[in-house]
Amino acid sequence: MRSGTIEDDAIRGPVNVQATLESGQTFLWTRMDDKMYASDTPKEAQPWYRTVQDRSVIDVRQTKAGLEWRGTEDVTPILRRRLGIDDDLDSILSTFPDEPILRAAVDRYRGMRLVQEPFFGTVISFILSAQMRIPRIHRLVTTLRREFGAEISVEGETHYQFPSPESLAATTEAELRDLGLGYRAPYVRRTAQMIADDDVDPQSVAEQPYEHARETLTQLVGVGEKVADCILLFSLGFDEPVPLDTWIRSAIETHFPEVRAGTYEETSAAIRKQFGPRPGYTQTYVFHHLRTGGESPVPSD
DNA sequence: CTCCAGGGAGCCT
DNA sequence: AGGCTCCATGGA
Repeated sequence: MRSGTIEDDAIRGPVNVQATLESGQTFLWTRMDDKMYASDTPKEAQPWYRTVQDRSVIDVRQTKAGLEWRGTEDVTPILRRRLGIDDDLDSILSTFPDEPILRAAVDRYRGMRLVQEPFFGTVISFILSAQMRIPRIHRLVTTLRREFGAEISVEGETHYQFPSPESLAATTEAELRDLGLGYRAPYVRRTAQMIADDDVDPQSVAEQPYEHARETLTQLVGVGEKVADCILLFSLGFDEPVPLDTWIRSAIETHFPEVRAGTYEETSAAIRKQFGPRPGYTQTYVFHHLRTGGESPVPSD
């Protein structure tokens, strides 16, 4: 394993690794102290996080001086992309509208960045996310990696990649139901088959205008407008999407009542105007702040 | 026991 | 297009 650091002066603004990786944007990282989604950790004792991409194992943690990494190669370029290190965060945060809920969210989680995660793992993660709580989505994604992902051996330790489209397409619905996927089992199988068949190609989706891209993704089984927005935001480099889930809809009712509930498209367009020039970024701060109890006492996870 | 979770598909008007 | 109803499963 190689190792290295990314110093603060090589990062555009503040960074908060825990908030970035434990805010429900991605389910492809594992916290190595096994306390994923536990309460906020003190600055001094930041845990390691691990993921596997292609044949590489990637570890990262936050230090006082920036980021520290270990990997089977120089994983600096991968980290910069996946953790949004090159986003000019101070400049982005300064464009947030001056609203109390946004100030509170930024005060609490300044340094949280938008991730850019691998496409297929993101698609399957958010198909699973329908009507599920965040820790359970993470648990199921981890189960899929262990059951169907390619094994990678590094220094006597076994790691699991996220499964390929082909390997998930080759499962059976019963097999997936036994793992706890419930009614999402056929969605996962069928979408894996579609992507294996190249029915939807991430590169060309990324080149389409936002609304067109969202429409394209909803061809995938189990991908509606909300899940499509998540995929565009967390994997395909779009910054307009505001995935309208229960938390954001509730935030709209409470904090942006001028945005009247309409169709998904109408509400989406209206809230994007309220959220400033980087609506996806704004959304991520609001979501994480509210979900972690940043408002009236909220059911804890 | 009931209620709900980062919704979506299928079917009906 | 817009409005149902069902869909598994686990945790509070």
